[in-house]
Amino acid sequence: MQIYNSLTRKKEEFVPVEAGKVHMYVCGPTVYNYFHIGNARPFIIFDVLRRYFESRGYDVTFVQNFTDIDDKMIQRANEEGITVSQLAERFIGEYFTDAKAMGIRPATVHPRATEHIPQIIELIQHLVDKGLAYAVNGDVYYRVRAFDHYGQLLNQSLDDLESGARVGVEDMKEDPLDFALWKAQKPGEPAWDSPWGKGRPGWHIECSAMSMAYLGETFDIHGGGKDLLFPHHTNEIAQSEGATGKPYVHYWMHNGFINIDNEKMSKSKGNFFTVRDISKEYDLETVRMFMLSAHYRSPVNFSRDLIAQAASSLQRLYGARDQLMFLQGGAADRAPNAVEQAAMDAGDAALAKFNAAMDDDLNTADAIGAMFELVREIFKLSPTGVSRDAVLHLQQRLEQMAGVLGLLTKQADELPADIRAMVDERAQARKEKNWKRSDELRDAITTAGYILEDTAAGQKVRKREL
RNA sequence: GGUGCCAUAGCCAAGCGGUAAGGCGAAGGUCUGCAAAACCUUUAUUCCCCGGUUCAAAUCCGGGUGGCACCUCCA
Repeated sequence: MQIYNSLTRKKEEFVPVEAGKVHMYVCGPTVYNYFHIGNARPFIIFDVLRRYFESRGYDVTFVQNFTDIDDKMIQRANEEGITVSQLAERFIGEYFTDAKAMGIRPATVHPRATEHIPQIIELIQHLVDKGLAYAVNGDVYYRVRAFDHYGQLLNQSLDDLESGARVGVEDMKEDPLDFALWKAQKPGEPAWDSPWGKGRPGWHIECSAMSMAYLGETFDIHGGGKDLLFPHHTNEIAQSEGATGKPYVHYWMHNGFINIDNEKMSKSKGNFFTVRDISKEYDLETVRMFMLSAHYRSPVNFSRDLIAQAASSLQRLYGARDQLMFLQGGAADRAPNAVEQAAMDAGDAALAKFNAAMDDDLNTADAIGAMFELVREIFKLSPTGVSRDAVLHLQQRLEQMAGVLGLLTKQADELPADIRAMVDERAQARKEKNWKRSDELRDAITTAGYILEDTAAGQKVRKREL
């Protein structure tokens, strides 16, 4: 598999540290609010990456943190009149609600910063001991100039960074670029004991401490949004490699932004949509479909119209899934004929194309194209008397692709009795050519959230998923 | 000032040197009591513009034009 590595700015062949295993870390949310659609992109992308590795037989350890202590957490908790940990508890719960609705599986581990204070302190102490960090008045800063290749991820020299750096108010720092590893307690803030007095960890250090705690000092993949390149990931490298003297991460992956009207969506601009808001209007699987329909490194615009397009596309996928179940009902236990064999071969070709696309730096857009090529073969099969082997063959391919992308997650349940009764009554009405009654029943069934279609083999009913 | 990214049909979007995937939408046809779904056909002789390299360029190089991002909390 080829992966675009932000560190080298090239696609590279993926070679795991440990054969057969993948260790990956993705920066999770700061749990002070519902997460927005921009946050959702990396969650979905890396969930797909994880699923793909698993489908290729890798044993994946996937770590995604919760940042549960920082300025925004403290501010929000104060506004709400609750403790920081109560706030965290609430929005961690909300994270899982939204994530589940988007088909994002829980990570192997979801570590929280506040539960790893000893590891964080140990790491900071190590940096201080090595002369890479220094304490001032209860704060501890990283001495950026003491680390050889600071800024490699950004492709910027220290001096270039310096010229762009804002003149800090924190003049206790030796250099404007130095960043906080530990912040001394201010009145009313939660704090933990440390060798430098009471305080709390800075943002960057938690990811270094927690990733290495669960994945080792050198691991395979670290992901996040492009805006994390600097300073967050740049600082993580400085902290981790400064402490261990070893390479921290082999492959850095960064997803592009979600834009609104071609402008970056961000908390500071206020032009963002939370996933929770969108869920009131659209099924969140549609959002997943939307995200995967473009390459993860490209910027994508978000709009109602685009979500609607994604919904239509997904509908076709569900139609194919349901068609396969329908075909099974009328399938024959015989060997595939020439036409069916051709469809099976085309299905295999589509799967091969799908895997090749995923192997090419997780090209989900191309992979979805392959999936639709399979869909076309499914719909071309004769509605009745088709070879069961052929149906099962295509079904297996579809399920495999859908499983990797995390799509088609809605179950097709048994029809409720009242719907069943209407369908049966309509069959009778149609037999009697009572079109009026027949149409009334179809309308009622539609209103109840089901899609009824007349086919050569009789009525076909399925739940409207989206 | 420094560092990058992007420009493909009405919309979205692959493509990474060998003669334009796929989806949405639209039009016509088939099937149907009607509808829906599906199937068939049509919808980019051309990939922002100008040069260059090559037998061959949407793809590589140079120069424009237009848009975006990072260097500051942010996925």
